[in-house]
Amino acid sequence: MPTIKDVAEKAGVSTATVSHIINGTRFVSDELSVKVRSAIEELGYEPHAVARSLRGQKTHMIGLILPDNTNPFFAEVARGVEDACFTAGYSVILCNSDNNLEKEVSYLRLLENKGVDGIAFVSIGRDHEAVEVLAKQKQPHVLIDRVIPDFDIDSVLVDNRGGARQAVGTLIDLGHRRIGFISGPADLSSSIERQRGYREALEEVGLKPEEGLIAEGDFGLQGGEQAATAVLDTDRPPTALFVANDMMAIGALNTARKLGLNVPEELSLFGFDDIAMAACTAPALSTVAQPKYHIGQRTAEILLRRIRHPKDPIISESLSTHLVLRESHGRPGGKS
Amino acid sequence: MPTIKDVAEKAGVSTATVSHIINGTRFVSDELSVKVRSAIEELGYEPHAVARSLRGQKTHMIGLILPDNTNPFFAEVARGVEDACFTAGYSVILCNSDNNLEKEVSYLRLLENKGVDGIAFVSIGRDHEAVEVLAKQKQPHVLIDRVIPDFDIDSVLVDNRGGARQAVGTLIDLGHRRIGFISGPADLSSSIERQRGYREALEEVGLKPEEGLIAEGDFGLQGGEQAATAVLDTDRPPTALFVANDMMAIGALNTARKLGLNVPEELSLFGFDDIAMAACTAPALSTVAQPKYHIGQRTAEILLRRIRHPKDPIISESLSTHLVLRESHGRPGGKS
DNA sequence: CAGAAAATCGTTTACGTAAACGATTTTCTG
DNA sequence: CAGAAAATCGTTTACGTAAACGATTTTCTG
Repeated sequence: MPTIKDVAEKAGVSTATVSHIINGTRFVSDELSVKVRSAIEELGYEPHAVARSLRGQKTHMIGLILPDNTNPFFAEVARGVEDACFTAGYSVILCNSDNNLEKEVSYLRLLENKGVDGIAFVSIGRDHEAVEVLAKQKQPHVLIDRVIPDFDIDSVLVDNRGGARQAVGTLIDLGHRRIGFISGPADLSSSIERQRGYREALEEVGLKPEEGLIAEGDFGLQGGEQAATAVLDTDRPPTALFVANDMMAIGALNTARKLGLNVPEELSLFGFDDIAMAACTAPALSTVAQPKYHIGQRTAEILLRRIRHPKDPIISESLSTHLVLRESHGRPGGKS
Repeated sequence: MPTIKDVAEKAGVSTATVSHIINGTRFVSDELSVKVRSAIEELGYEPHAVARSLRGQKTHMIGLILPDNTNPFFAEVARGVEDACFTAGYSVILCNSDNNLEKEVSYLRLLENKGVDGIAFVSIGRDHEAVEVLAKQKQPHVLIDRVIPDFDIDSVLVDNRGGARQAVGTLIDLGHRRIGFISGPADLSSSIERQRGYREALEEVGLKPEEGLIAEGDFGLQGGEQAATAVLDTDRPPTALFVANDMMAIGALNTARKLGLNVPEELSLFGFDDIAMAACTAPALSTVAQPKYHIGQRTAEILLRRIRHPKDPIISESLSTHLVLRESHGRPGGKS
């Protein structure tokens, strides 16, 4: 690999002149410019990124910490982050935390140490320790899809409550009155917000959420199957079920099949997320679509802006969801 | 951030001594060791990774180039790479090439320029240009799941041919004689190998692949639906269909439903990959499972070994598949 | 045309670390 | 106990770049 020195020698100038030509940081006569440019060309010179990082104290890299890049939701978010970073000339270091606090903290440290210019992350966030580590770091952070109470930090959120209200509202408009709910883990803010949306939609039309129609899952397929069994395998099952994410909704679909409940004739089903799988089930799943890719994209944009403008006011951006109406919902009793 | 200088000053020693204690590169008396260690502790000093990279000419980072991290197969591979790298103290830069040659080449250059210690990638690989860029780079590469003819490079492959033979063999053993095939893009080596496995399995028992029962898709859902229509919507559809990946197999499932063909009674269906979605369809998809995570893991291990031992002989590792027998296959005519 | 101002570019240092090189002190050998 | 060997650790340089600082040459001004 040729260095700036080789270029300078070949062109018969100083390294400063080469550097200034590359970075456009001061005027250089046409004569030398031409010489230097052709020397660069001939040698195939490219500035050494590591040396630049050391000198400039910025690496043009960001860290992305996710629970699991295998989860379709996070995969899509990661894609949005990566695309936006590529466009802006930044690289992305991929980190899986497995919802493990220690791993998250260890990655936060590692990334700081690697000198990344910023960190985007989906935090475990329940614990104080991570927040303390965060508070000590001086590079910018953007929090994705989660809230850390009492902590000032840029964040990109989704209107989970509004999305849930829309879905449940749609079911109500179709004539459903007994609408069950399968929630996610009770300690995740997204989970809590979706439950709030469910309750508000019911209360808005004077309905009371019945506790017997509500169960908690773990956002996983089997958790969905089990929770759905608890709600559906009773004397008087609900006519509709709103499930806090698609994976669990697919589980509920399996449970309904096992119980001999036809979807949507005997049971309307709504999911949340709009993962690719939702379009492939039979019947195809109606759901609340999250702007997954867009979440990632905006996260990166906000992070990169924060890197340039550390003093700007904190941003908390909320993105809206939209309904994707497929085949798993209808009027109660299957009437049309 | 404290530097090695701050530590040296606080401990009253030279930076060399601090460096040697940290790296264990020469003997230091207990007296100074203790002083230095406590100075490190007090200051919360950690060596600056960028400076280390510049000095040591290695970054402890590797690049991972994939067509799309959103694709469940690649997501799982990426996860395997990331886990193995984390364990070994390496970071992973995520790069999506979108099956775009220019983007792949640009990422190869970028990564070299960033000084990554190695690159793992799923290559587009048809073109000569990428290979030339590769050949010029001096850091190690490992190729995932693809073959570049006439190019010596470490690679991790899957026994696509064997997997296909197993699946088709199973269908033959069940009594099927008219077995259709939906292939992937004809220019991908994995696609070609699966087709070879299909043909070989048939020929082994004296059957001839009928061209009318073979169609080409694009590894996507809709491509699968269309190809399946071509094969199934005829006077005499096959009793079984082997599809070169799960996404297309799910498409084929949709097509079968549209055509009123019951799976598995009237049509047996086998996919390839074993993506998560395969377990969620109705009926659940029987398929050839790829060791996706393991592919990633082995890729990282081979790459990291290559980084340590540049002169070792080239490795080409082939991983075996295994059948996952679910609900989408049975005897022809639905007999049991 | 002398002195100031402008134009142009080179010399040197710093980013933070690792390690070659070398210096000093202590211990050993006969 | 003198000289050599061993033990211990410090000084300095290099990794490759960006930019502060400064030097030199050219142009302008009155």
